[in-house]
Amino acid sequence: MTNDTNEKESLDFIRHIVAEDCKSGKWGGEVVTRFPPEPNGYLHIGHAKAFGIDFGVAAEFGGRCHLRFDDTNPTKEEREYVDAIQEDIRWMGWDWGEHLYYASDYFGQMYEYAKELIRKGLAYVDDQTPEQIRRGRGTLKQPGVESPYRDRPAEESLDLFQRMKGGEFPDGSRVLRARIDMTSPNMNLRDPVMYRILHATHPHTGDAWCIYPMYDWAHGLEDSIEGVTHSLCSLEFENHRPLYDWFIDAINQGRTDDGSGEWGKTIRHPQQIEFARFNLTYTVMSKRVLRELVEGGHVSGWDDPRLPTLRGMRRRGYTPQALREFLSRVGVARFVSTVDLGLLEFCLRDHLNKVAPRVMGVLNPLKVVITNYPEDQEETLEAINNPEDESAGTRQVPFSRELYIEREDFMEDPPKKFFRLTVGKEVRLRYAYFITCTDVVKDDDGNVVELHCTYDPATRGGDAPDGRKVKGTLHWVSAKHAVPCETRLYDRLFTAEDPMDVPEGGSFTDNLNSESDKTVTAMVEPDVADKPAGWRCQFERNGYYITDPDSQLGKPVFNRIVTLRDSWAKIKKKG
RNA sequence: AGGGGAUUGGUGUAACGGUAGCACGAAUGGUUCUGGUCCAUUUAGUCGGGGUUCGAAUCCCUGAUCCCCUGCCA
Repeated sequence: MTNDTNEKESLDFIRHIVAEDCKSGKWGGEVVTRFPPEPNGYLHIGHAKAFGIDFGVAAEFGGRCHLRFDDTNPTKEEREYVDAIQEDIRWMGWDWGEHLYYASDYFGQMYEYAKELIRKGLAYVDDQTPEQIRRGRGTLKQPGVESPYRDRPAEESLDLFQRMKGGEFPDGSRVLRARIDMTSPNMNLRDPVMYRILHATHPHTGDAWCIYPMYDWAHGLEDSIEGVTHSLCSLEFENHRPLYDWFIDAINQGRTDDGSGEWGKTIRHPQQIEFARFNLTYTVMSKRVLRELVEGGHVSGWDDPRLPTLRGMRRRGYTPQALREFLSRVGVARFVSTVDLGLLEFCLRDHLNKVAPRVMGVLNPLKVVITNYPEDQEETLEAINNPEDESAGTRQVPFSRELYIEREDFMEDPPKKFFRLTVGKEVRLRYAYFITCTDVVKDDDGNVVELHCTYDPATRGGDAPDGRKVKGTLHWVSAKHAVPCETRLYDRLFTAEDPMDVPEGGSFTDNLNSESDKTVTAMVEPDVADKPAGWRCQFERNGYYITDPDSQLGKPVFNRIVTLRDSWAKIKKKG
């Protein structure tokens, strides 16, 4: 790449800011970001956008990105997710090196900071019930009222807080609150809860604690402690930023850069930048709704190939490269976008076209007998593995007297633009011979059950020496050599662009696509029999497929990743 | 007594007061042993109304619409 070809690379607004900061030396040229998932569920494509920004920005500016589990609520978090999340991020191609952290590792430090705020008169222990606190908070349009415990002496709060930690009080009996402003128009600043009592075993810290920090108190401190420079998150945390700022400023009150003051050295104040999430047409992304799909049995599990979870997409056969390309095309902005599923499909096809070996597989077989082909003769023909990649080489495909072709590739009564097989017409069998249909065999109900054709031996390999052309080329498979394969023709999970858009009283489950997981037995050329799970290929003229983990040696199970573009379907639809 | 954000072709995203561009989609044509790929052409946009300015998607005022905020969730 030469510099003089540079169409000036256009940066999204976050990279703009980071680039500016690097130029101005705001953080000494340092860039530290982080991805802070709560280990309480599986990651989906929306998360992949977020951590793609976090890891991507760090990588592009020579910085680093931490993976930090935001495990401040032991009642909702599980070890299993810690492992699953790491697996998914790695699969997407990102790496945090040794920078794997847990918010719970900082509980001790946060506890010290909390006591400091109490001493400074900036936090207090509140004895009100949850209900009283809720009512005291006021509403969006009504100011809150101050807690009767708000002005209790710092010494008393300190004592109570330490005893909260000591386990003297039951869950829900007391909380530590920040002393900010009960009349703030920003609800987050109406004396938010910093600590609650939770006698629960934590997946990472065990029983070491019975008080746990709230997200809002903890999050900014986690970033600060880790030396994060740019704290990138989604839009809904914008309203919380003033609170994070307040907490850091409160801790820094009385601190100095050289640590000479009463409270020691100032702590880092990372810059939070918010960006918008996105929606994908014909799918759902909210954790709650995904859970409903899984638990309601509408899908087979969190790795159902129709789900936008990273596990689901992985099983479906989506490639991380395509997903990354997709996310980069989605971009980063402050507007909640609805991205066309078609864009994702484009990225998938674009990548798979370059890397997926071709194979012939017949999904809906119709038997063809080549009547002038010797009864017990068979031969192999050379086929190109990938016309987009010469290095993929060629393979030998067996041919014999009885074949399967796609039922849709034959019509007795074809419309004008039908280039495929019909009685009396000649087509090419890909890499094999020209054939002409002579007879149609039907059952008692008049259904076509078999075709009789003749072949032209001179066209071996698929070219006519006399130069005559045929309009259609069909894929096929030798009947006696074909491997019957369970093949799952996955399609979009919902029939509606926005599945959550339902009439009064309806449910998003009404929009479920009943055709989204049709299974057929495809006849596939014999080469595929010994492929391991996770092998991707293109069924020529049809789509891209991957062998599912359910595959057994000799018995592959295929998942459809995405269909090929189908301009014949468009012509048909137009009539 | 409410506050915080946002709005550019059908979709996504650029243009930091100076030619509204790119991509997906759609349409048309070409190439082709995949009705795939590839190539070419076309399509279509600054939320409305005022203002500032030589010049506004960009700045100001105003209106509309959408999103977020009343967990001891994150």
